[in-house]
Amino acid sequence: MIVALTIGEPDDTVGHAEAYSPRQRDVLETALVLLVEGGDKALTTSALARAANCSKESLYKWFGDRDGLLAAIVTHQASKVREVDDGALPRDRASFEAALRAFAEDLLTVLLSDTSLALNRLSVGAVRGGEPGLGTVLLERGKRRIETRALRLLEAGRDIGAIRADDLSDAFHTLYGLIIGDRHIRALLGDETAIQDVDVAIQAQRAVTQFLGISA
Amino acid sequence: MIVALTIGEPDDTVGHAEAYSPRQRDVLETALVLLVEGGDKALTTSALARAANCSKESLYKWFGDRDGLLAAIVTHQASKVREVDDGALPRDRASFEAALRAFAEDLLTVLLSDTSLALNRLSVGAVRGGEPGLGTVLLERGKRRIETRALRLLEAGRDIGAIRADDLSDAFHTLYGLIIGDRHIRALLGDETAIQDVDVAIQAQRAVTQFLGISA
DNA sequence: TTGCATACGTACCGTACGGTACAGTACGGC
DNA sequence: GCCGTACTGTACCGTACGGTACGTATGCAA
Repeated sequence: MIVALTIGEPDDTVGHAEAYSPRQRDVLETALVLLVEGGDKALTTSALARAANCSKESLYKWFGDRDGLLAAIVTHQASKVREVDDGALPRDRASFEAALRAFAEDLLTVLLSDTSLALNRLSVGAVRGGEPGLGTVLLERGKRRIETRALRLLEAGRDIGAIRADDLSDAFHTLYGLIIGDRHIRALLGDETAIQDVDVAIQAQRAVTQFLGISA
Repeated sequence: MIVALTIGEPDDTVGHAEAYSPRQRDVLETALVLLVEGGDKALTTSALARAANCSKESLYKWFGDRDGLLAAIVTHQASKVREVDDGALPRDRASFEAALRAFAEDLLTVLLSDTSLALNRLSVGAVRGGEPGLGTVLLERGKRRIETRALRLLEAGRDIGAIRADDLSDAFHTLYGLIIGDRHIRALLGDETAIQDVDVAIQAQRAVTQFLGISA
């Protein structure tokens, strides 16, 4: 499989020098729509060409092959998730807790959004026994960013003494679990209630309280 | 998630008059192997017929169509799950904690097993925008079982005063999150480290300790 | 033996999709 | 006016897969 642009660089040197052209971004956006509403199988090259008013030849010219197209969709979506804020790391307990709450709400909102679910379904389905393929792209481009944001936050929390954490990775693992629980996998499997029956603010608050209870 | 708390020979499952014949179970087992090592795309009807030394015609006679075959694989795997009849619910704090630990270890072991991962990938990939399809089967046949086991356990723990839980569902959500964290989704996406870097016993112990710390 | 059922193996059909080729069109530079 | 470039739209090819049909072998019952 060919990953069209920017191989294995770590990663987000700003700029993304070779982002996609506006026209290409339009096409990728259309592809995302098809993916969300029809899943993997609905995203055929012909269907995309028709829906995006472009030719199949252009698709292959731009993205190489279908796998390249899928990878492009993932990286494109990830590129939209700009590093949020992070200018100001929390300097006291209260702001740390607030930052945790904001993170938790973001995480819940993103992971349960239909686009995220569609992309995760796509990537998960693309994992064959041996080769990770798309999954790696999603992990690197999507999950890692979230994780580093959280880790920086947790580190700040430790530094100001708000939490006690010998291993930040463990702390992240705990925090993540408390926030998401089994909602993500249930949503991925098509359980609508996993998405509907969640009050993001309440859920986030609960998770943060529990987390601080453990780690304080 | 496919949950095989303990895997035994079939199939103490009551009801379900439509158990499969030994021959059919052989075929389903072969299908599972194909699925584990090659993913969705490797499981073609021709490949399965070849690998299982049966005819495609038999496949269609037994399972209807390909979707029926996939559903049969899922239900077959679920049928191997034997309800761990903890006939003996814990009656004191120590045995309750031990039961929680056993549950946590089972959950980790199962969710990160290659067969469970393969079936989850299959089911997740089969979810289209509207229709859950296989996902529902997996949720009903797999996840519900383990959830009820956990709920019974948690209820017992509450009754003996080991935990304080006004909402058992919330407690389960918390417990699940503490045990699994982000390992399941990472494993589903093909991150090998999510499986390799886990000491089940330690991880389970940690989760239980944290859980009791929150809920005690 | 005959008759019937089950299932194997193979050949086959229809279709849908990935990928390519090609003819035609818009546009910008010179 | 002319050329090169980039794109669209459509037609096409090869193939792989889901699903079907058929001929044959094996086993069983009367």
